[in-house]
Amino acid sequence: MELATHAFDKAKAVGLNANPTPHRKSVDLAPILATKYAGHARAGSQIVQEGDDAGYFIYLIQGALIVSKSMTDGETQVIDLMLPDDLVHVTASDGLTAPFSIEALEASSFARFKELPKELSEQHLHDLRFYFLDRMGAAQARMVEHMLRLGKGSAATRLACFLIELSMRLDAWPRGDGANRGPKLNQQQLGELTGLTNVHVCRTLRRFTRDGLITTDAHSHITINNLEGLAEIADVDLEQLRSEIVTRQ
Amino acid sequence: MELATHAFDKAKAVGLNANPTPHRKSVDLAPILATKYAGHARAGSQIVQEGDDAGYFIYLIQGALIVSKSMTDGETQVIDLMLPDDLVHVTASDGLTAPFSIEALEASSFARFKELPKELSEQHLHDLRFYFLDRMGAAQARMVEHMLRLGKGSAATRLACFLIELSMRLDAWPRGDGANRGPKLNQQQLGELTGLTNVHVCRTLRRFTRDGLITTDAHSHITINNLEGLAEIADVDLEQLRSEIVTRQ
DNA sequence: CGGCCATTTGACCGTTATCAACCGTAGTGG
DNA sequence: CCACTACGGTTGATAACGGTCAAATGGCCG
Repeated sequence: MELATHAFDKAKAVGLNANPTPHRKSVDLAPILATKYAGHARAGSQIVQEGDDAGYFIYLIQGALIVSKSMTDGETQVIDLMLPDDLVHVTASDGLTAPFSIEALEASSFARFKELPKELSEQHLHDLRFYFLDRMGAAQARMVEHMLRLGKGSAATRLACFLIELSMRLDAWPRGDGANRGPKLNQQQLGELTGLTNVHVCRTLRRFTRDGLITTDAHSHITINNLEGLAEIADVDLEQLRSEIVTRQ
Repeated sequence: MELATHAFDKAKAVGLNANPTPHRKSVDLAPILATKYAGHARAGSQIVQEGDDAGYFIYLIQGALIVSKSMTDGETQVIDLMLPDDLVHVTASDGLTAPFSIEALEASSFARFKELPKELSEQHLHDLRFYFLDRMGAAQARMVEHMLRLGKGSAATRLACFLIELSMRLDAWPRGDGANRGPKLNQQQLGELTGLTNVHVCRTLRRFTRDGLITTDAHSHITINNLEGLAEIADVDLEQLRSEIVTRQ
């Protein structure tokens, strides 16, 4: 799948952009970090392996990363989907070990570092620390949201929620010409992201289309037609979800 | 329920205490924070409500806290169980809003603060920042572990994992005379913590006892008899789990 | 003794996984 | 242009896991 960008035209109209004044300075990390700590990954390649030595941050500059964790039988659970500008602290309680794996969903570039660059001014460092806390808070909020759906949501709820969340995050993407349509996902991957089988993803998507909530064209490109209806199924308050998940105004 | 403390005698014997040298200075936060930012909560009282203004840390000094999030129909999912010395950053991506609720499972005392105390020395602040990252990493690791079981584990896996995890965390508790047996939990609460119904918790516990993995006395006090067997059902590597979840040596 | 609450057990049911078959599209090579 | 293949999507039949409902048991306390 792939999400149509105009899905949120209506959303904007009903006042979803109610957060015009960020309370803290917005920091553009990419130029600061990209040069010093740059890393690249091809689609499908493993960036972090569960159990590896870690204790660093990963800041995604471009592409999409999947954070996941596996049972011994190989069953793997997606923990989080990272999009550009997302930050994750790859560490467990010992400060050393990676408690999850990270894999590139598509060709990606990212920065990997243990501490903030030392040559920055004290004021800049101060701002940056708060910015980091915000970004880690965003990751935490996404994980918590995901956990709630995983535990208490039906298949339809989970899928609807995922579509809305992805749409919001892509919509909030400021850089460039707004051409960020997000990663291409087949139903198998959609299932991994929502904790369903590809078969059940298919069924559920079909029901959504039958009910007029979404449209899928030939290339499994999904367009959201009825955001409110989808939000009802997803059991989310759009404005609240937005404030929890999206940082950029 | 309530866990017997001697459950890990055997675990120690097989070398679970393999991490004798913490790589970073251990910091005892309680005395630093308790006086300035102290808060108290009775058993069952709400400390944070989902959607509240937040953006602060909560450091638990004594007691036990439940972090949870609810669907609109009232179904609530437990996100994390906090024990003394655990730290959580109560914030979403906007740095302002609480994306979850926190409730006291038993009478608890905690500290609530937005920033580190300014009067500390720069060196102390530096150590404390790393300590905070470790504790937040521990919380993250617990949540990730929980998410994996929630998504891919069976009822038995989830329960076994919870028992092991709780046992480990209580066992690692250093302060006082080792009398920390953890919170008293009935099967209803055990179900909330593992994402099961009380009925199914009952069935699963009964099976565990039939198989000799645990013993429950009259007051639903649980003793782990066969840690390895439980670990097999839980699908965990004990040593790895320990390094991910437990900070104290 | 009676009432209350947690635990236990049984019967039943719904959601979703699993297995399997089929179809449409795209790409490849003759 | 057509055969062949590969892959993703679609659909149906079946089974398992755990939830729901209901009732029985048992301990604890007034």
